[in-house]
Amino acid sequence: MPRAGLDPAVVVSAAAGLADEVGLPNVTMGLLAERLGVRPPSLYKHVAGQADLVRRIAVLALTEVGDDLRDALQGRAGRDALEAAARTIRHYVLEHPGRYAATVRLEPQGPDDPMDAAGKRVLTSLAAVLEGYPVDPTDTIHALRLLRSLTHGFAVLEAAGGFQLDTDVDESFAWLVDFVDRGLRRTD
Amino acid sequence: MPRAGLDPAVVVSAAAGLADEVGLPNVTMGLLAERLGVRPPSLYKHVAGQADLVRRIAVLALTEVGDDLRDALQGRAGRDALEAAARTIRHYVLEHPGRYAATVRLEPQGPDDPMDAAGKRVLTSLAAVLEGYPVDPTDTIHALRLLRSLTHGFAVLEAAGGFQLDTDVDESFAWLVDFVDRGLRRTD
DNA sequence: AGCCCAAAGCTAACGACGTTAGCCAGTCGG
DNA sequence: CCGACTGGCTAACGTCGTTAGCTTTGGGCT
Repeated sequence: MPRAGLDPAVVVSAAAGLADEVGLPNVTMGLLAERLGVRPPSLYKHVAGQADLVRRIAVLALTEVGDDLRDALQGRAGRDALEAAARTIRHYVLEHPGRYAATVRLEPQGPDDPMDAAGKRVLTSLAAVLEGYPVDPTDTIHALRLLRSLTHGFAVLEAAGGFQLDTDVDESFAWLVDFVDRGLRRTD
Repeated sequence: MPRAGLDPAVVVSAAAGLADEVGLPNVTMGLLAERLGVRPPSLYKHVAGQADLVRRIAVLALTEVGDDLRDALQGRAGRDALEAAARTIRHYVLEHPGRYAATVRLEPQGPDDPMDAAGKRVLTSLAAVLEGYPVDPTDTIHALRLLRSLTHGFAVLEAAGGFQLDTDVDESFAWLVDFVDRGLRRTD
């Protein structure tokens, strides 16, 4: 029996790809094993179980989104940055629905949770977007929650097909960005 | 063997309660049967299976939210209505996380889908909120998507414990309502 | 070069769960 | 009072996640 040369990273990466293809709930240990040319029990040499697997996919997704955001925000500020950030997140969710679905779950558990770190990086990027607006420091946390709620809600609804098709979603997206931009620009 | 007096409504109601208690993913046919004093196969006399069950829970949830919204919006308009609607949805999700989780799933399927009807009632209420604002008719759809995305995203993040505890979530909620209210009031 | 043992794969098996088939009793209309 | 429909049951199967325990590989140390 030849070695397959697996390690946690390879397994998680394959699982993430599979999740995007068939949907997170359909990522079964058997299917993943088959994809990797291995028998299901062998996977347990690399991940602790299905829960652990999903958690690792979530970390991967948050890390990737964080990277994408960092790239997208380079040299941008204000409305430009807001639009870029929103577009980046929306694009990622549409492109990687399975990965993103893994992040919609679990409360942070341990104190030194690797998911926390990845999540914080995303938050940092969103906070950077707010730098370009006259937001009172005490309101920053609220504005951050606005951005998170809105991007998350929009992405989930679009990915789940929750919007009727009558009107273009792109148009709504642009409208929403504009709405937030205007609201954040006001100083009173 | 005495009759248990079940019917679809009783089964779905019990399942919804169970979902709120133990979380939707943990609503197993066995657990639900036990709760109803019955053996698992008996449930299939009333619902077609687990997928059907979740779908019916979703319809129940949308119907209840629709009712709550209708009540909450009685005699209110403008900012008052907006705040009432947002509070109603937020309250429902916190009170019935399992039921709400059932609605976060897939695209309407059949043409005469009972879920569509229930969903439309909710949308109608949200549209009524917008009546009190100077929103251009062509922008109504966008504003509706704003409300849906924001309420949904906020509710999910709060229910999932996605917000850090440093700052009060109630405060952020009030800030968000205010933000949307101001944005919708402007006419240009 | 050759040994050795940790790691990585395997088979077998178990328990939980959803679901189907088929049987039997309780109830209700005629 | 009878019969048939209905709602409950037991038995059984397939899938899935997971554990136990065996085998083999291959890298590192002598």
